[in-house]
Amino acid sequence: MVTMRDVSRAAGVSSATVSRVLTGSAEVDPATRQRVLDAVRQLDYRPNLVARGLRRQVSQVLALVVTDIENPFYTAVCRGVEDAARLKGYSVILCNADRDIDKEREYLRVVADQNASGVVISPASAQNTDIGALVARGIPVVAVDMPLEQAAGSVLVDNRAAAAMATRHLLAGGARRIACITGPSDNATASDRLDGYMRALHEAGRPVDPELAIYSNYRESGGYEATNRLMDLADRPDALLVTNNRMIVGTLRALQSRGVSIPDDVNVVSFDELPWALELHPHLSMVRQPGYLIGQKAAELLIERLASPTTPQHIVMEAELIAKDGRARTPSSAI
Amino acid sequence: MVTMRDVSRAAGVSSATVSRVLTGSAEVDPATRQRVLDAVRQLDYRPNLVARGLRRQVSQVLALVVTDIENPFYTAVCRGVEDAARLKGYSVILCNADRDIDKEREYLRVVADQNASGVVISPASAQNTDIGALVARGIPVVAVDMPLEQAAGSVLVDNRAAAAMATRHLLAGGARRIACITGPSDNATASDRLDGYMRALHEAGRPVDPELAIYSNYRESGGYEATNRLMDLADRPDALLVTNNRMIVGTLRALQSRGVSIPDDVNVVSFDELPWALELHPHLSMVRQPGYLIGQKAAELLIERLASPTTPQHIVMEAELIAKDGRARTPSSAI
DNA sequence: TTGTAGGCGTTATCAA
DNA sequence: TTGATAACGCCTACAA
Repeated sequence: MVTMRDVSRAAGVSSATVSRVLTGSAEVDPATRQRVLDAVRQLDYRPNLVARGLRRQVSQVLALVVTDIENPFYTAVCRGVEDAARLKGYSVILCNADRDIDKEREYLRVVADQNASGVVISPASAQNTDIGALVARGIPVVAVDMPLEQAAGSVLVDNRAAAAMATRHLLAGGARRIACITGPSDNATASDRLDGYMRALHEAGRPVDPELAIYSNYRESGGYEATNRLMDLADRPDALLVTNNRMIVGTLRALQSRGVSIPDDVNVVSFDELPWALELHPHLSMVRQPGYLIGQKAAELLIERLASPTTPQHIVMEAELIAKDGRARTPSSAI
Repeated sequence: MVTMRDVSRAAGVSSATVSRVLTGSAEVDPATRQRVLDAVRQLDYRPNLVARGLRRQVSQVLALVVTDIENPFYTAVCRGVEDAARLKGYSVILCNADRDIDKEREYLRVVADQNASGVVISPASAQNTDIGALVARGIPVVAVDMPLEQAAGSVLVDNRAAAAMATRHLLAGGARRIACITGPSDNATASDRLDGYMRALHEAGRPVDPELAIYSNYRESGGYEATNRLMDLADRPDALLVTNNRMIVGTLRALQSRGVSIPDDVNVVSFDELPWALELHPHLSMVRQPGYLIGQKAAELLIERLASPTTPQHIVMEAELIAKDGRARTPSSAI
């Protein structure tokens, strides 16, 4: 391995001077400077980032802790973080917490031990995710998808508005009994989405039937069961709002096995992107969150903060409705 | 931050002893040992991995360089690598090369500078991807999805067999003119798949019409154009083999816009998984590669090699055909 | 069994 | 403008 010492010898200077040239931390005589650069090129020297990290006490590494890397929404977030980080010279350590609070905690520890400069996280839980250790070490955290108490920032989507928009879309399409299948009751985004659904019904002067509001588990199995339960009701719903992309797969399977057709028998709006399936199902509307943008913004926020500590900054983005009937895409605020 | 020195003072020993206790590198008197452990607990000490990495000259970090993190196949690989690495106490740096050879090269440099212990890579190109710098530094590389000259190992799929299997499936379904849309001609997997397609045709005593074998770009746009071109032929194909999951989206869109129905007008087999769309399209068969397993094996291979340098090890896995008509899943070797 | 001392490769401080 | 020197936190000869 080529070290700075090798370069300094080749250029006939001290390693301090080499360091100065490479980091630009002080003035160096142009001639000396050139000799150093030549030696660097000659030897193909590259600074050892581990040594630099130890000395400077900061690495050029961010950590990204996601809930589920196989979920296209988080994948998009991931790309956004990745691109923004790369642009600023940061690398990204990927941690897939898998909705497991213990795994998440373990990852946060390791990331702290590795002296990551900052962390972007989609928390497993708004209550139980504990970033205290990071905060204590002065490692800033930006939350996405779900708010987090001590976070230095957050990039969230207005889930209430998004769910309300979806509900209004169903109403406008003529739905009379709309059901909502949402996530666990202790999940912040799940209850926000349910809340938006209810709000839209109230606004429209429609009754809210408790039978039609189901807390499920954000998993395919939950979507499947909840849908079957709804379809077994004496007074069936004629529209479904399903608040995440894993459950919608279960919902579709249940409807398919029962021979229930979309949108003739029930109209359906899904949440989150199923990007590659978009073309395949001509009758499934969905609420799309700007995953890439969220990730990008989150990383930028984090890196900004590293440069100059500021007060926590919270960004709220809007989801868009992709209506299957070919209507124009509409930001949620416009409805 | 709590250092080893702090622990040593609290326990009334030297930091060397603390190190010995924590790494188990030498015998320590049980009583002393206990005092050290107590101090560690008391202070909530955690070793600084950067310092350790500098001293030991090896980090507990692997790098994963993938072609396209938004592609469900690579996402599955990613999870496999991640899980296997975590199990062995390694972290994973994620690098999304985006099919860009320059971006890939840049990432490989950074990863080397960060002293990663090893690299799992899905190369952007079998010819142009250059891992020389890593090899020179003694950083082992395991290739997935595509073979790589100097790699310390590889985990690949038998693409010829897989494409042949898919082609036979179409033949068995009564197809008479089968077209194949594959990736760039300089892409190893793309030409392997085309090769398998041709081989199956030969074996069946069918002519190979050059008009029906199209090199495209592995992107949605390519699938769209190629499909349109094929459908414009005077003597249209009645079956399509599309060799990756991005192009299939373009194919489906083209077919849809022309009102061509699957499988009545043309039968279609796709490559790679579109996992979340599986439920949605009842008539689309596909060849599925075991992404998770590939990633897992690759990481295990890498970590094994770190423990004891061996000769390069190459693993070939089989794809499975998921036939839409409800036939049993069949490993490619059985056909 | 334990401690001392030195070094991993870089950078920051201080003198010259 | 440049060079010695020390230090980041850890590990490992070597000595005691």
